[in-house]
Amino acid sequence: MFSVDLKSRTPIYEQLKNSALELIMHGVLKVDDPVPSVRSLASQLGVNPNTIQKAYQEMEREGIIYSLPGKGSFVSDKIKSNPMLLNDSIEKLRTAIYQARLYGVEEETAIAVVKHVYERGISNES
Amino acid sequence: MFSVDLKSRTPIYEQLKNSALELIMHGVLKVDDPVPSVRSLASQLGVNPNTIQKAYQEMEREGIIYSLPGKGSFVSDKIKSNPMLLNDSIEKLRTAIYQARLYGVEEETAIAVVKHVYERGISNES
Amino acid sequence: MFSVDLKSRTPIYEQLKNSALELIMHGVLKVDDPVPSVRSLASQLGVNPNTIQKAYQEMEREGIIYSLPGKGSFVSDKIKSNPMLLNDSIEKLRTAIYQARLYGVEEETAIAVVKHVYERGISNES
Amino acid sequence: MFSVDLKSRTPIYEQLKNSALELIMHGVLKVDDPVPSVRSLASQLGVNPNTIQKAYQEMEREGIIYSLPGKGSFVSDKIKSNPMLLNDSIEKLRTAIYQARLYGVEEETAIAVVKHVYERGISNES
DNA sequence: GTGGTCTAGACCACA
DNA sequence: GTGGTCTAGACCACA
Repeated sequence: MFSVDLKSRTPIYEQLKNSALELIMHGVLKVDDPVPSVRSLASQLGVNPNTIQKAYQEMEREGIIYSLPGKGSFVSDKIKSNPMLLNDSIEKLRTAIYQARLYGVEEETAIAVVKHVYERGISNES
Repeated sequence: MFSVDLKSRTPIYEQLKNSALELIMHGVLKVDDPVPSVRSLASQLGVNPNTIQKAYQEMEREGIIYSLPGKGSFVSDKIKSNPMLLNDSIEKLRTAIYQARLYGVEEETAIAVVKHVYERGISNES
Repeated sequence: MFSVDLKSRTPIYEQLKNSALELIMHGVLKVDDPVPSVRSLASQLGVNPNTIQKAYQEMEREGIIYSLPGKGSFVSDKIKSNPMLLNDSIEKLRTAIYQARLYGVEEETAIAVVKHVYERGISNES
Repeated sequence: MFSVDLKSRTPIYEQLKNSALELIMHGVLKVDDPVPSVRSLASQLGVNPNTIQKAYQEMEREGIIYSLPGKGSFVSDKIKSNPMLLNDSIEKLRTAIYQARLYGVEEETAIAVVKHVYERGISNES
């Protein structure tokens, strides 16, 4: 289910978080569902266990998953209720928009990109 | 005129590029206007000359300025004519929007942010 | 495999680019093959890591290699698809021919040199 | 008669030498003709006298002109008989051709460029 | 381990 | 004075 692109320049642990969020948003993973163990996911994706560990730790800190020692990690129900993350991503969005504007992207173009992403998502993982 | 935030985690040379783009877009710097010399800007900002060098060389590659060894660096007129940069910034925008969406930012919110930035710019950040 | 002449007046990072291009064109390095790490190549050639960094970053910008922070640098498959580089090198060629002509090199001689280089390459220099 | 492009990245003293060689090759300047004084040429071209000085010194060393103290500088007749310069420019030509080849320029293209330059020269100074 | 950024300071060619 | 190259060495995030 999880997928990462080893050749992408976005950190693998970032991609793992995105992948998890997508699975949750698409309803594939529901609240209290178990996520793969660090080791199994690491061997399955051909990725260093440290990297999976880091992704899980961040996700736990962000309330995306919770872990029960000895039992594993599970999908949390606190995702929506984390204003920090929401503000953070809006802040990043603002910066990206600002950058685009500096480089000559028109407002209409920017809005069109927003609509496109919300309707059809993004093709190649990020 | 140029300003950088030494505490920011966005690289200083990146901030310098943004700062230059702003000055150019706001008409403070016009085509063929000289930009500060590597050394003077370095001492003025309290930054290592190498860092300014790197920023200037990137800007030259991107057609934002041109450098004449022995004479100085000047604002170029090729900024608009670089499709690579425009595509790059749209790509970054797409990624940021995608991320925002994953973290629960609504489409209307995203569009509102776009409009806000295009109307009033961005306060601090660079 | 890589080689540089520390005494040459062509910048070391320039020589490194040429050296890499040769290895790739001769088939020694193939697409997705790893190139030596910045540090290992630096110590191997007796050159400062920063210089290798600079060479690698230029090569990445030109699509000769791609770098994955934390993993290493690898041969890219985008080399051929960069029209900028081709135009640039033709421009440099034009200048060199013009200079040669000014200094009395005959047209036949120039053509003979072209043929010689294309048949047998170049001995030392880089 | 002499012309330089202050915006070009080829050193001004290089351009001056090229300009002089062109004038000589085109018969505008003949053997023993006087060339402008350092000061007059400097003010005429809006260039630093040091730069003119350097160009003249190099040209004298290369046998392109000779100077009579107190009288000025004159076109020499030793230009053609300087194998050093000829070899030098052939060497530079070889390097440029080699580079072009590395970047994918075909042999036919290179030869076409040679012919073009010998027939019609080069438009924008170098 | 890997690449990326930065400081401190030297030396070069050119104007 | 100017930009360009390079060394020496530090610290960071990521795998």
